[in-house]
Amino acid sequence: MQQVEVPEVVVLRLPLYVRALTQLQREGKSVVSSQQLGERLQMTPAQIRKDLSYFGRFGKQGRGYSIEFLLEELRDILGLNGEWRACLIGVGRLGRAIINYTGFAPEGFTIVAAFDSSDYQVGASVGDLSVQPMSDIANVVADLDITIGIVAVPAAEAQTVINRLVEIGLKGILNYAPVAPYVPRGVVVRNIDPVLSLQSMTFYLKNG
Amino acid sequence: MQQVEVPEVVVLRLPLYVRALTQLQREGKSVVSSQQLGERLQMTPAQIRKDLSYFGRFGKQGRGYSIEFLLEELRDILGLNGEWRACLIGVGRLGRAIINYTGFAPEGFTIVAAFDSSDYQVGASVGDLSVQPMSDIANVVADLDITIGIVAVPAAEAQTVINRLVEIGLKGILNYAPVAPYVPRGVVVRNIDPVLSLQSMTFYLKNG
DNA sequence: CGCCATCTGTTACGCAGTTCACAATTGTCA
DNA sequence: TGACAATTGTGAACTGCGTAACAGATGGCG
Repeated sequence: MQQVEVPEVVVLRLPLYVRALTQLQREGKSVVSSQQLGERLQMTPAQIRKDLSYFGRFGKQGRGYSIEFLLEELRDILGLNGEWRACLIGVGRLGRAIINYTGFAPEGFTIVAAFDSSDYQVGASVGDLSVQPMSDIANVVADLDITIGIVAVPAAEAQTVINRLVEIGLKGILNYAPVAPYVPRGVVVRNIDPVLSLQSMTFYLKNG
Repeated sequence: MQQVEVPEVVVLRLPLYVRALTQLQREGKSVVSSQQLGERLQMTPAQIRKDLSYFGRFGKQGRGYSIEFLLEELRDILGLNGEWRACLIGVGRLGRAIINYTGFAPEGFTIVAAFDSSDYQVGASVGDLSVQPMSDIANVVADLDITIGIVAVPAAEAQTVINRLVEIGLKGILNYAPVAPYVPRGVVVRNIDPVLSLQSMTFYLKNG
């Protein structure tokens, strides 16, 4: 294992395992089998075992997996033990909601700076951050050791902003703008796009 | 075609085509080839042609696709020509942000009611809606012809709320709570979960 | 009017990811 | 201690999606 490249679909599932295991732990359990985990997550035990086998041998035959141990391993594999520092670009309605969202911090993701290109927004207070001009972003990102950019600008500006983020060396981008941005190899983009989700949902609502 | 079940991955891509075609149309183009569309969307022309062929023969050999025609067909296939009425459950910070999000309405998705189980919230004004008690949801959904439920309650309550939504007959659920809910066959769920996105992103930031 | 360049729709192929199935290991209980 | 029940890890088989390739259609142009 780990000789072969890990498929991206597998990586996408790991956080689901982390979440389920965390919940099991809170319920006081200490061991879980791939069978039980599969029931929670609606997937086959074989898939869980196969996924985990890309990274090592974490279970015990006849017993299952130690929740505490597996959780620690997975968090380590995903890099969830440190703190990740992010900046937000675009402090319109959506951007403000993202800054005030309380779900990031407990998972180790902290938004430590906010930017906007509009003079009108620069200087404003959002949450406990003061909005800074885009022209300062390179320095701020370097100074504050920021590695992730969260994009909440209008669709028309998104690609330009993302180009700039790539240029100043950010390697991870969480994009809320309704576009499928182009980024060079080596940069990881995740798109949050509820409208796309709804538009594929309606296919099934209309038919089946 | 359409004898064979359409793969879900294909359905997930259709809204991307709609978006790209809409943009091309705004740019004044009237015809596009799978080649050109593929360049925009970073996919192979073959995949686009294959996807479309599940639904019909929309192109002209030697020419390409009429943007106007293809757009109309795709919007029809996805059911995007009518208006879809949704209700929101949970009017905390996140829920309020969702109601105020301006990206839904232009695409034909309208939030026409808001619910919360807390007496503290019921009666409050959010956007131009008045928050209603969960106990009224069955009647309101029926009266207003609502087909989609948008869930923005805390993780611990999400499954209970979703069970209730299924019970009263909603067939589409857009879930913002950080859980992977169980729903019976025939109900379509889409999860919006930025934390999961970040947690899989960090795998590549840490390694790659 | 016929040739050529273009581009679709579809069939065939290949590969990646999922599931299967079983040998190997572990703990339990009589 | 020995037999058994549980469960992992993994090679092999299978499945389904993506890509390639080509026959057939279309319009342009000399």
